[in-house]
Amino acid sequence: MTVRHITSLSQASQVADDGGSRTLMKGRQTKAAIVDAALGLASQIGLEGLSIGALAEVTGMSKSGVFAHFGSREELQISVIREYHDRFESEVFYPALSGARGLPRLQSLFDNWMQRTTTEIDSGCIYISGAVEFDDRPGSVRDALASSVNTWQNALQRSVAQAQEEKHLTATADPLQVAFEIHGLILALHYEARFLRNPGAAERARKGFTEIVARNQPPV
Amino acid sequence: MTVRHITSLSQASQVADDGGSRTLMKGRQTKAAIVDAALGLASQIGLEGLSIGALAEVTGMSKSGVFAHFGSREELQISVIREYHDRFESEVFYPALSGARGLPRLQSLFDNWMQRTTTEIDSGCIYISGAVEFDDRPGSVRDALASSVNTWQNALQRSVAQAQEEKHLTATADPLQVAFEIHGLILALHYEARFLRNPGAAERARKGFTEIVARNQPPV
DNA sequence: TGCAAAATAGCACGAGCGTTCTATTTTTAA
DNA sequence: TTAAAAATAGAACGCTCGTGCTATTTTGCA
Repeated sequence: MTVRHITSLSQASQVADDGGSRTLMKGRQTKAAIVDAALGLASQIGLEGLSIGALAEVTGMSKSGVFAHFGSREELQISVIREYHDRFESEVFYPALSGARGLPRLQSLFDNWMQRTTTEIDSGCIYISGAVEFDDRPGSVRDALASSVNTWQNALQRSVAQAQEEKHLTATADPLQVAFEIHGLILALHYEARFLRNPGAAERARKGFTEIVARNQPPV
Repeated sequence: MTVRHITSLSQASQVADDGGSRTLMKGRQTKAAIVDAALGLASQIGLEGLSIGALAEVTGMSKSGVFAHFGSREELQISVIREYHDRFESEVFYPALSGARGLPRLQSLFDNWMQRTTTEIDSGCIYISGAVEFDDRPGSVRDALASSVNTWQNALQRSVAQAQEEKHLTATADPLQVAFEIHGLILALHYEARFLRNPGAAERARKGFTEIVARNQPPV
């Protein structure tokens, strides 16, 4: 159930799937390759900077060849967001499920998130850049982005609540507050490491997390 | 000395100033009006979205008329950054100087910053959007932006250090760590309020600040 | 193997971009 | 008041963009 919720987006994207590996049409492979290249491009220059011309050059295709797979730039951007969602899920969320319910799993979620963000110092995170690009721009791209981010935030908040149920964190702690502060640490890490190129940002984010946990630990 | 440092940018921008109100050429007034409009535009759609054509339309001028004041789009963007720096300074930094050195002044800095960020939920903060737009784009615009942000971060860190000197915060606290965590709260507020439109983000940021202060307070 | 369908290419379009050049108007100072 | 200087306008440039249209090529299945 928990998993079903967080995968809702990727499930929707596979409604038209043929259900297996029986026939994987050439078109699908190509589309996957385009989306992969598009995600790489969008990570560096943003979803808005993503252009079909540049994408055609990178993939060695014609503009119209690329375009035909999506029908519009918006649909391309949404495909990129879905791809990012899936990768985020499989790199950050799913691996943490092997950790024990409660604080260990929350710690694992944060560690994986940190790991991914640290990697993204060089490539960029489209959940962060996209938020800035689309905070004032209504439409389907914004909706897809917000939906993905909300899915992840809910998962994080649930993990905090579970840590309370397991008595690893005080019952008086507010999951929304804890998730908010953790989110802030990741955002500050991304900002200070990627833009300002300040060294030591990763250690500060990690230290911030241990302090949040310590502050919300139940009395002995 | 402290003040001189944080004003370095704006001082540099006034080197060619005539030194008073004696003669304020029409061109300067127009340029100021253009920059003002440009800041409004850039706040909503970003520094990269800023276009000379749109700016001409908003100000009721011709494209070339607008362009002539700056000589390049980059110079226009830098002018916008300088204007934002000046406003940030006079709304957040200077008013806090009337607070007593130490924790009261730090609290005042945070309150003013919060106040400004809350206002910017509707308009956007170019220190945040600009960081995302230029984190991978070297050049003079990025340099100007990073310089402004660094000036402000240094001021914030100094204020934390002063709070330690005044024994309002423990000597063992790390000013870089405290400033990092505060920055994270502001970034999370901007993200969750402006993009996700989550209610209650402002209260969570404020609560986060009081908890940071409490954790770093000296033992009684 | 052949044929329908899918995938891709090629070209052209209208629009917006930053920028340059040359008038023309407005402002400033003597 | 007049002449120099500054400010602004207007038109045009080369470029890139997303998108639509019509071939042409490639693919998958009977």
